[in-house]
Amino acid sequence: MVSIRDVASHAGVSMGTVSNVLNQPDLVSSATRARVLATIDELGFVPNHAARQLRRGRSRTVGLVVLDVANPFFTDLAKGVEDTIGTAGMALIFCNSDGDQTREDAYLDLLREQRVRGVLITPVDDASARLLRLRDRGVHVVLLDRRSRNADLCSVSVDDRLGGELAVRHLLEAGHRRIAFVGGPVRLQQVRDRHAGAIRAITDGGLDHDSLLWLDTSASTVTAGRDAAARLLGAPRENRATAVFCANDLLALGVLQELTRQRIRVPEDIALVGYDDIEFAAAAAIPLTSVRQPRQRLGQTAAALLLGEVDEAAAHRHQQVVFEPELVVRESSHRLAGRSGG
Amino acid sequence: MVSIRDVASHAGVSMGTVSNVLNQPDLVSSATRARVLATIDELGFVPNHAARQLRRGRSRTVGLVVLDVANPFFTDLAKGVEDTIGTAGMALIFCNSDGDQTREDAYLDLLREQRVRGVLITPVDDASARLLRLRDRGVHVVLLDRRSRNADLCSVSVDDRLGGELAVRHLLEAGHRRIAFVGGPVRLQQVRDRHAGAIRAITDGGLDHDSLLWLDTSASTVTAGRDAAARLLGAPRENRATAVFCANDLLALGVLQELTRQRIRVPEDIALVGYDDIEFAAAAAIPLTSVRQPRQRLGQTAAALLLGEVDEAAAHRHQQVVFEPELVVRESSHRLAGRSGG
DNA sequence: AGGAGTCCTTGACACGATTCAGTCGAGCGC
DNA sequence: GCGCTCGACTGAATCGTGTCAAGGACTCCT
Repeated sequence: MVSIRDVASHAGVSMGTVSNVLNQPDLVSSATRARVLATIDELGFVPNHAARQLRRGRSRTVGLVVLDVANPFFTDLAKGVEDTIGTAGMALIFCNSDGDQTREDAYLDLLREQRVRGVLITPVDDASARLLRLRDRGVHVVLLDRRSRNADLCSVSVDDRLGGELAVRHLLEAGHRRIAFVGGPVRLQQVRDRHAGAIRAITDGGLDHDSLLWLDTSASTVTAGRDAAARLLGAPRENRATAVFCANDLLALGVLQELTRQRIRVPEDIALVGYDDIEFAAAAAIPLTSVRQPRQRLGQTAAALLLGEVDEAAAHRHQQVVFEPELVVRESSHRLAGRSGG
Repeated sequence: MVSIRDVASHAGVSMGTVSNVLNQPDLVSSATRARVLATIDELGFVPNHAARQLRRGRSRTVGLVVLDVANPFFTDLAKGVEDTIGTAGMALIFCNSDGDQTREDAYLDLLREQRVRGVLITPVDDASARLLRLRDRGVHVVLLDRRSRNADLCSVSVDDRLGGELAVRHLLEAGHRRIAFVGGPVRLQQVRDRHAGAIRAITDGGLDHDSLLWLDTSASTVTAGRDAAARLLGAPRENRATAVFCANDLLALGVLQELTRQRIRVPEDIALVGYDDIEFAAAAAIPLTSVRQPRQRLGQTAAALLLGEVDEAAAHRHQQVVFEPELVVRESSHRLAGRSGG
């Protein structure tokens, strides 16, 4: 493996000069610079990142840990992060915890070993203590799609409670009185907040808590959605919910699939609202009403916050940025002329 | 930042002993080992990956470069890779070229700087020369979803030509005679192969090449699909294709959206076939006929091939693994009783 | 001519972990 | 008691780069 020493001897200069050509070209005369660059090209020299980072002490790398790579919400968010991080000349390590605490821990260890400058994370658990410890050890942490409780971390989130409220209020206005909430696992803050919003809409509407049935799911995936729908349809028809609000669009698409398979019409028999407004929501069998989040901006903002924190260092004050969600109404929840109020 | 030296002095042993505790615990007496481990925990020591790798010379990291993170095909594939790589105790750096040669180059440089053991890549261009050079410099390369031409690299792919053939033969059997192929950019091998398969089906069916109209797209995304559909509908109705075969499902979903928006019925007015059979294909407005690829197995196999190459080192013989695609027929291409043969 | 200033270049050290030859002491057989 | 082996540990060299004080060559000015 060719090193800076080989380049130096081959080009007839010292190692320091080669290093300067790479890092501070202005300090080197143009003739020398050209000769060194030619040698680098000829030998196929690529600087050793490990040595470089060891010497510099800190890396120009940032970690991103998401709950599910297969969820378009997170890939869109990742694109936003990547744009901002890349523009700043930093590199991104993209990690997928898959909602598993063990994997999250493993990746956080990996990122610490890599001495990343910062971590953008949607944590599996509300593990602020662990994240605080990470921060105390010099790793800047920004919470993504999760609000920091006590303002000791930067966070970028969307008002999930409001989102849940918008969704369920919309269903109430369409005349629904028995509504099911499909979401899980419960340990996810997002799920709990969206549920809390749904409850608020329910009680504001003068109904009892019990009018909202929570169908817990093991994950936020299409498959889990199908399972939940099957459970929903297990109930006798007269008690069955007439509307379903899902904590994300993957679940909603799964629910839609199972309902269709069992010949339940949407929205005639059961209305459906999702969350995230991923690209596929509009393209679904029945175009999906959903709560839209500014995904890419979320990622960009979080990355910008992290970069700010990295630069300002000491004088930094943590910020909580909260975006507002927006209800996008489509066919899956259309109000029907014939529906009675109960 | 706490280093191995701090741990050593704090625990009253030498640096070498601390290192042995971490890497060869058997060489250390259990009493010393316990004391060192306690100190590590107390000080919150995490080994510096850069120093470690600098010393060891080679990393335990593998790079994965895909064309589009937002495409579920690639995230499913990535999951397969991650499983296999993770099980082998290696780490994965996940990179998204976004179909952009410049970004791909930048990421390959990054990976070389990181001294990764190998790279799994779906290249933007048919850049075998550049990849060969990468391999010659000690980086193992496995082509993903792309067949190696001259057997000088391992590759894992699906028979795209067969896939294209299956799709178009199916449409021919349903009575279609004017078929459009939507796909792009042309530089992608996958697109060209699927098109070639389509052409083969066309000519085997006794039709002329010209019966297949190629609508080129700038990317393989939902948006690009919408644009292509708009162009398709620009043609006068009597010459217009009665069926569309898309080079991937995102394009097909885009086409479907635009057709629906313009009140063209699928499959009555225009039949539609996609490619990849992503999870959302079955959940589409009109469930999508698609060519299924074993995505996760593709990733697992490629990762296993790479691991094999890394281990065997010299005595390795490159392999070309080719999976067979499978046509999944759904509503979007159902044969209609009333359709005439031309 | 000599001093000051500018522009390039050099050479040695440091970063943190691994590795290996070598030290030390204990245990063993004779 | 001597020599030997063995296990446990030490200490220094090393990986490839960045940094910086110091030095060399050259020009300009008085």
